[in-house]
Amino acid sequence: VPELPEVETVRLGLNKATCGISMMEAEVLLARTVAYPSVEQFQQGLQGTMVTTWMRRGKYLLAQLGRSPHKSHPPSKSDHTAGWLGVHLRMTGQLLWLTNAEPLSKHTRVRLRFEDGQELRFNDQRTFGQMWWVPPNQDPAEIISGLGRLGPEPLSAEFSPAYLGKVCENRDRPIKTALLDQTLIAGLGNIYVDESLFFGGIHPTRPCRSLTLTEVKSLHSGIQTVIQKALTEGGTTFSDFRQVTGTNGNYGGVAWVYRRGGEPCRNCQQPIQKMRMAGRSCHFCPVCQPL
DNA sequence: CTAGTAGCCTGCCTGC
DNA sequence: TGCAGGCAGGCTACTA
Repeated sequence: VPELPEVETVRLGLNKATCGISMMEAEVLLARTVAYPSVEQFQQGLQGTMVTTWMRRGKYLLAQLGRSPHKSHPPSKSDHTAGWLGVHLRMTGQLLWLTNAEPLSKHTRVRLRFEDGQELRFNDQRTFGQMWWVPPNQDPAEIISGLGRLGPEPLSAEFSPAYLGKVCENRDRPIKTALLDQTLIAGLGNIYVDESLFFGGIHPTRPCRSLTLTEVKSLHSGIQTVIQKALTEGGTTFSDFRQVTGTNGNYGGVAWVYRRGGEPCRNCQQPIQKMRMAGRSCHFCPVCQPL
């Protein structure tokens, strides 16, 4: 399940592989993967463009597009940008950069064909993943639902202990569901929330407003530690996602609590507990994360 | 405004 | 052996 560190790793790979190469054709094998505009407009909008740079916001990938010089469009001063390509991998989406022809997977949803037989292929088993083409001179945040409502990036200056404290003020909801709320913090998913709460020593069901200043600081530190560590390991800490080259990382890290229900805590040997919260699995150590 | 939940979807696993 | 049901979870839409 790609979360912020995995999406960032994909972004770095895409920046290395895909920039400055002309896109000849966009082929859509599953129509609902294209969230905006229509499939036809998506194909026409992408054809003849090239990626200037890939950016990331939360779990969204954004490719800034330029007009490919190869194409028959006459260059004009107002037309040197060609909009944006937005991608969200959701649960099972994978972006693969292919330099040689490869047989289609049964999960191939979109093929972006570049010059010299190169291809950016979007595979997605569970079909939750989405792509957007944002026309020139339009704000991606207004086209891509969710993007405009994201909270701060967890490693940004804006995400300070004071900000997290403010978020927790006057809220009764469990801290775990607040951390999953992308409008409060961008990029955390179920895995990194469970791990962050463990690192911070905070029980997942604790009401936000019950956290003391000390606990807020501890949780803030836990979030940044977990995300930073996963980033430096290329996002392969807990998940089996694949980088754009198809390699699946080094499995360098080990989860402390995620999917370890019943197993001994790596810190205190007590069994990790598993419960359900807001329709999601939730793992924690009852000793290291007391109520 | 906030917060909780159904639903989307496929593959894997368990149990009858 | 076959099949039903549970589970996995990011996000939106809906409800209270």
